[in-house]
Amino acid sequence: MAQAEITTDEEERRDSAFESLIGYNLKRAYVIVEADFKRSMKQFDLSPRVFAALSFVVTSPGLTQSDLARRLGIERSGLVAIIDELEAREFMKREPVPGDRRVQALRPLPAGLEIYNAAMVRAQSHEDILLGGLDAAEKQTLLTLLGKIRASGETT
Amino acid sequence: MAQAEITTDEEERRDSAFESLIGYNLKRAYVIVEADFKRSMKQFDLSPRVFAALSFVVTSPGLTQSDLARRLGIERSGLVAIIDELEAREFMKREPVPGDRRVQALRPLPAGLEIYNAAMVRAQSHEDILLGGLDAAEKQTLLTLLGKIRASGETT
DNA sequence: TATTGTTATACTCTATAACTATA
DNA sequence: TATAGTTATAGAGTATAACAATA
Repeated sequence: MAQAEITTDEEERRDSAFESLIGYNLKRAYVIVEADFKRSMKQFDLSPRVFAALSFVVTSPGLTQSDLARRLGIERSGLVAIIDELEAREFMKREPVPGDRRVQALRPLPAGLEIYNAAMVRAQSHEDILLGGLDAAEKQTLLTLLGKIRASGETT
Repeated sequence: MAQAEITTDEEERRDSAFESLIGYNLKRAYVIVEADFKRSMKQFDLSPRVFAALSFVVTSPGLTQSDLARRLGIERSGLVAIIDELEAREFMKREPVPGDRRVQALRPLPAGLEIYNAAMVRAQSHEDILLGGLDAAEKQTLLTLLGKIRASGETT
């Protein structure tokens, strides 16, 4: 309690409490990384969610829209506009699936593979520069801890 | 959905690349913590940003709207509705500052202090439960790493 | 009855630009 | 000229509810 003013215990607890919430700090960190990511994707005109969708289609070709929505953690309805854009730009296509005429399988097209590879290289190098203050071990630790949070949420 | 395809080295690199981006993992973790936070604040009817604004006014009474916007990392214009709500609910008030009639100092009111204290207790206990998979050292490490990211962003 | 993809709709968060009153 | 607060407006991102086609 080394302050000019009288500080009660309750006030001291208050001072640090909010800025010690994991949620608040997660958000502030994410906003910074997201802004950097958006700058890095400007030349490709890919928003975070469109790039995320493309990534899953490239790495899991043939998955359905429902699958993808689940993987991305969004509603099926919200995915429609994303796939519309990716299809209009000829980065992927909706493909009928024999045996179930309700579903649409998503397949990357050559232009989609190409932009995905170029964008991923750029995203990684931008992130490397932005996060230059963290060494490899710290980045790995961070990913592990974030993974634990994701695991908490999936069971909740 | 059977995939028996040849996997090249490039495809293997691709497989892990996107889901190893810090930005993507930050977002997914934040979405989970945010959802939990919103559930915990339902009884108080406080959104994350309104609670954040209230917190800074409680812990830094007398700061101006411009100060607060800077602290929150948002535009001044976006703060108006937040303060309007907090003032309407009598959690704080705008106060003229002698010497500069342009600025409004923000002062917490008794009801604001009361709900802040109750909400903070609840937010912390919800976060403790959600993040029960992380021990105290891991949480501290996470806060330190997130702080490094914030530091990177402020200089960029 | 249940599921897939879709549309319509609305809400939250945020940014930009322009205005006013002060400085 | 510059700054504080404000208004108007628009753009992302997301969710909910309802629908048609299909299972």
